[in-house]
Amino acid sequence: MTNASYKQFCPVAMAAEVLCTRWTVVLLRELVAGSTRFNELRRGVPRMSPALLSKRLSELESAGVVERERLTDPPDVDAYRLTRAGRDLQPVIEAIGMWGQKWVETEPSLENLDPELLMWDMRRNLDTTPVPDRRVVIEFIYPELPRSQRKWWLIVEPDETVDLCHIDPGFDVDLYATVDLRTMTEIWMGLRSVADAVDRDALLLVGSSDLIRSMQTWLGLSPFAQQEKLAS
Amino acid sequence: MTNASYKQFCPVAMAAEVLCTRWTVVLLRELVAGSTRFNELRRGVPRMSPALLSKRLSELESAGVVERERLTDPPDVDAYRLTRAGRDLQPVIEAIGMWGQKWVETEPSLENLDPELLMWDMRRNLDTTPVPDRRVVIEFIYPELPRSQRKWWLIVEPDETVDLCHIDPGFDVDLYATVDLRTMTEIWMGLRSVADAVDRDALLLVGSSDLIRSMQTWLGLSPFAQQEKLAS
DNA sequence: CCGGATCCGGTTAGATACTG
DNA sequence: CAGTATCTAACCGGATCCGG
Repeated sequence: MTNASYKQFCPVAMAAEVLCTRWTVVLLRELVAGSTRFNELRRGVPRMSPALLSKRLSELESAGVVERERLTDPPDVDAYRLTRAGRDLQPVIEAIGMWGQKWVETEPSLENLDPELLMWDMRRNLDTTPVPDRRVVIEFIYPELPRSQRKWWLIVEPDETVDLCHIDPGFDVDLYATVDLRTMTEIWMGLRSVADAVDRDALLLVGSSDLIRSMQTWLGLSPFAQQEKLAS
Repeated sequence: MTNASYKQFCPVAMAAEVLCTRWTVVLLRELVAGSTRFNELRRGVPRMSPALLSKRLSELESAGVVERERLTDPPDVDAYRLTRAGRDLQPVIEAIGMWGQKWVETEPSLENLDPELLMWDMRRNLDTTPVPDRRVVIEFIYPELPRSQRKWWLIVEPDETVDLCHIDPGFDVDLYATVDLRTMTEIWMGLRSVADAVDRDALLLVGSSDLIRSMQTWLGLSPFAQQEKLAS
């Protein structure tokens, strides 16, 4: 046991010993979302140091929440998966996220935007059902960002896998979306709609009119976007 | 903002900044349960230092979860109450507790028992409806404990308020319960039944046969006691 | 007694660099 | 790619003290 215990027999305290250390629930959100590899997890939790990530994964393994599996395909590499106890944390993480969306003031966290994190989340939640039955390429352009973070491509393959690139894959582009990072993040979080952003010239869409019309649908949004916000 | 931010726009991370610092959810459990005064909170979270309790209450006030009210009855004294956002945390705390009861191994926390905490929780959750319509006094005796913690009295008044004393109030006692602290804690947590403990001579009940028969009912148990345990 | 504030030593976390 | 190692800053626990 690395954490000092609360030394209480209350189940809330017992669970809090496992869950309520720094970065742990953010990491669990990433595991619940399906990331399994060390660097895949790092991508979802980019400001967590690798040392602490490694430590937290070991602690969660000791607590029976995560199990480590040695892979054969890339050899000498581990995958981290939730155990049954870990999957049972999904309602807990969701309840925490719903409360955060409803009650935590968003302004401070909108000052710490991250295009890679946003695109990575969008890739994961993209709703591919309304997308045509062929390869579809959407290019996002954030004009205010430095060149290395300015352009991102989401590529939906016919088998409905979605890839994210930040170097030009060379395919024909079906839709260009030019937008500032804050606006796109607000749309992703459900704080404003695609239509509103287009009306106010914060989002410029050029390309397939089908994709433009259905963007609010195929852009899957954050799992918490439907929760109304009540914070000041 | 005293806490370092996760600098993520994800609602889970935003909520975790408020909730997932040491002692915070245990303190919130106490506030959800209805404690309002500083030393009343200390009683429910006895191993938390007063300095940290004060700091956490201030942080929760800044986060809009708790509001401080200056009382007039005992003057120059504050009461801490949950705001609407704070009351909205009840499902979150409950989900955490349910997960803890289901999945966290209890053995370690059963090595850190606390009779005052147990009796204080029992006092709060006592179900007074099946108790007769007159003053009822139940004396708990923990023979293995030092004299200062050995005897406790639960006093149910006709108006259904419940008092806890650890000095003899001098009333006639309707039921004596002689038990070791671990057994009584296990019963409170739903890990074993009153009947089982009596059968195995871990709990000795002397007094009103009505009270003995209905003990499993009026002993309100932990709010999490009905959750089955699956941890190893 | 109530409601904290202060000080100090140990632990945890963040930043950065480095290795197989 | 998948982590360690190292150093420093921040946080936490425990004890003590203080004004009303």
